[in-house]
Amino acid sequence: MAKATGERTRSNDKRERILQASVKVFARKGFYLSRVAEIAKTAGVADGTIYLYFKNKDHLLISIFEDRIDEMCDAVEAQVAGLTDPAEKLRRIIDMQLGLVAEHRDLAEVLTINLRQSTRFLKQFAAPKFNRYLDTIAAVVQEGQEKGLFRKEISPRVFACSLFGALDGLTLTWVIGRGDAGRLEKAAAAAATILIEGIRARGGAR
Amino acid sequence: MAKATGERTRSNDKRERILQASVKVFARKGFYLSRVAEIAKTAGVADGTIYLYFKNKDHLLISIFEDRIDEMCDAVEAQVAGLTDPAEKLRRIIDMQLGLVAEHRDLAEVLTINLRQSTRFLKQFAAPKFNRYLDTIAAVVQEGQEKGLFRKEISPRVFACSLFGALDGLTLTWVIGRGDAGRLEKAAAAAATILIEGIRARGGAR
Amino acid sequence: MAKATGERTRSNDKRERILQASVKVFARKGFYLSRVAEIAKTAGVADGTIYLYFKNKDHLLISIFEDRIDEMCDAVEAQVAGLTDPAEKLRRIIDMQLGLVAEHRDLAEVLTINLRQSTRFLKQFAAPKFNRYLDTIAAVVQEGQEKGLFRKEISPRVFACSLFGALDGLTLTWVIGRGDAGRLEKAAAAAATILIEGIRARGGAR
Amino acid sequence: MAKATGERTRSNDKRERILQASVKVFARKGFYLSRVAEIAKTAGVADGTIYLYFKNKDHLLISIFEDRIDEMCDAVEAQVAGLTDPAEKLRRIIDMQLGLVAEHRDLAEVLTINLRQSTRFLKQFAAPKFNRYLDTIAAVVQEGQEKGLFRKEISPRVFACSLFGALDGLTLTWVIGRGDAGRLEKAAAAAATILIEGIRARGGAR
DNA sequence: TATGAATGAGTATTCATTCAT
DNA sequence: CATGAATGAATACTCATTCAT
Repeated sequence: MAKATGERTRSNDKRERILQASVKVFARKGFYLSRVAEIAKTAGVADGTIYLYFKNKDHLLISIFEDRIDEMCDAVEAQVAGLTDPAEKLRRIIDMQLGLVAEHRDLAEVLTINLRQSTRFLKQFAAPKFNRYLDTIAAVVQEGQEKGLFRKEISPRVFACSLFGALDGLTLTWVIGRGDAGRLEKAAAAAATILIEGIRARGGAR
Repeated sequence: MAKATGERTRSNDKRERILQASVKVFARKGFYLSRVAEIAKTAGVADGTIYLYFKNKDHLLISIFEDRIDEMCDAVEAQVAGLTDPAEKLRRIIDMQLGLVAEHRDLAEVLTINLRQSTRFLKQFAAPKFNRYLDTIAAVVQEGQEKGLFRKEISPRVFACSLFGALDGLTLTWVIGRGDAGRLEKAAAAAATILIEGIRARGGAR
Repeated sequence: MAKATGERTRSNDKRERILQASVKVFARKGFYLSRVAEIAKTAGVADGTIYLYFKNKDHLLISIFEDRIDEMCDAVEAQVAGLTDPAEKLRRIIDMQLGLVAEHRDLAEVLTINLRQSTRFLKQFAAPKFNRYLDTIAAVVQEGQEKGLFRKEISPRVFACSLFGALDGLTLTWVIGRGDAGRLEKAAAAAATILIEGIRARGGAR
Repeated sequence: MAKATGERTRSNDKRERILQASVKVFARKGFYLSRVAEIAKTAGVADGTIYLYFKNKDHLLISIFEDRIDEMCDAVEAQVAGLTDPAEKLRRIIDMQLGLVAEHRDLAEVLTINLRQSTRFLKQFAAPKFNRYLDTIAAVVQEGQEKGLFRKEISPRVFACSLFGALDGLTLTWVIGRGDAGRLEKAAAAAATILIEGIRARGGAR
């Protein structure tokens, strides 16, 4: 993704390595118990080098979140644009979110667990980007409502939060538990059914 | 002295005061940025006194979780026992969980946000008590399935995780956002509809 | 020793129990790593009780030293008074000091090792009592010199320090090492020979 | 910068400065009452810097002992190698040990007083190096015995402990007392006479 | 750009001592 | 006399961050 041109400089490689090292270390130890020195070592750079690319330790976590959620939003929007059925769109979003989790377990841990350090932190850094994701989902819901496929009494925003939350809850128990990928795939299907049936308009149009 | 209610010993009062102070401080600063000295001051005890009642700072967080979730489980089980309709049971659980959140915002923040410090932490301390809560929900789902009211292809455990997660997601955005209680109440109703309709068996029984 | 009359009150028993507990705990952990609470528990009294008998933790160590060295001086002076030959007196002192060590290993550890916490401590508390012991030895040396049995060019004080030090050195290695009593007895005999021969006047009187 | 002698690296300078500061502070306050912060200030480094060179506070004391006793052993062995008469060798060892004490009073205090913190400490850290010193002395004694100059019934090891102890006893009273160097020099001569005469074989060879 | 030695602010925890009972 | 719950001062050590090279 995004290496379209030769735009990755040597620096960007280093930035990326640091970020990936952060994910690995944060996932293993948690944010506060992770040491910048260990991240540096894992990334194969000197401690000080990290500060050439990131303002401070907090911004490692923030950058992980911002980079990845932007990628996720881009990908979701691209995929959804190719579909017409809102229900299908929701199903695709669910698959993509849980697919990301299943493929990048460390990242999943960081985003589901470590990101929640404090309310202040979430408000200040995560909220804006997070809202973009929720808005993407809400837009699909609204489209479905306008097409008469989804019930209109459900607030698109509330549905988006519930959907995101349900998937996050499944991710949480998956990450805490043994966590084989197959189980998560089945859970994705079930969650999709619950949520889509939960909002589907009843009546003639079945 | 001070056994007003006749039941609480002096010790239990002190323990409780420390725990309430912890909730307040953790909610304001987050776990790692909270200072034991500030908790002590808020509780009106000496720093050292905290260590007469709790092993260390970690166990303040752990104890908050364990004490409150036990209370919540007890209350939920008591309420649910008085109802017969599984759908009604689910609705009551949803109301209770979001009701707790709305009434005890600080506690909600701590449980929704601060509790997630690290995977290790969650696995080691939160998982067992958390499972009790999920099991309570799953039992209701299974009951509904056996009565033919809920669709059988949905795993009760997956539904429980999704329900918990959806509510947690709503709580998260409520806590991060402005957070007026009315909004949460409406969200509770919508979430109940989504999830209950999402699992309700289709067919004759509409 | 010194229970001549019924003079031991219940209190003195408790004081003595605390002191013996201190010896045991100090010997095991060293002075600074010993906890007043552990001494109290070992003595079978409450923490606060210790402060009814001793000013503070320092004075536990001081009191051990002062009590025991007084007893030792009394005993040495009594024994020595019954002998006429100064060489024999020295031999008896050596036997008594190392005998005490062999019989009360914990006490030996405390006096040989733990007593040396700081120069200030030694100067302030140990010096006076310690000097009484050195003076007793020096008096024997002077007596021997006056009788023409010991060489006059050796300062009695220097000899006393050397004798005490030699025995303390043997005690130290005995305490650090395996420490079977037999070895110490042999060492006592050898040390006696070295030191007595070392000061004995040469010439006709062999 | 600052490689004046051309041999010491910057690091070694810093390590050495910290060690010298430790000696000064330990001598003044005793080990447990010495503050790491004061050692750092005395050494002219930041608190944390100490931990780049030493594992912890304990290892400051350990390192002082190990470094200095190694130097002492090296020096003693070198000096003794140039002499043939065992009695002369012993005299030289005594002079060197008390000479070190007289010239480095702070170090003497630390080694004689502060090093004895607990039996465990001595067993674990001091014993091995200390034994090297005792062995050096014992070897001289054995040599004297083989040459028929020293009495064979005295165990070389016991003699070594006694000699070390006698000198340590003299050092102790010197350090506690006023401690002018002249007094120690005289004591050294007297102690040498006592101990050497104490082991010298009697008979024709006077 | 990159390094990593040096910094020093910051804090959980301990434990000798007190004092209300 | 005796207790032991409560106190709170005191400190070794860590680790994010800097900056001279």
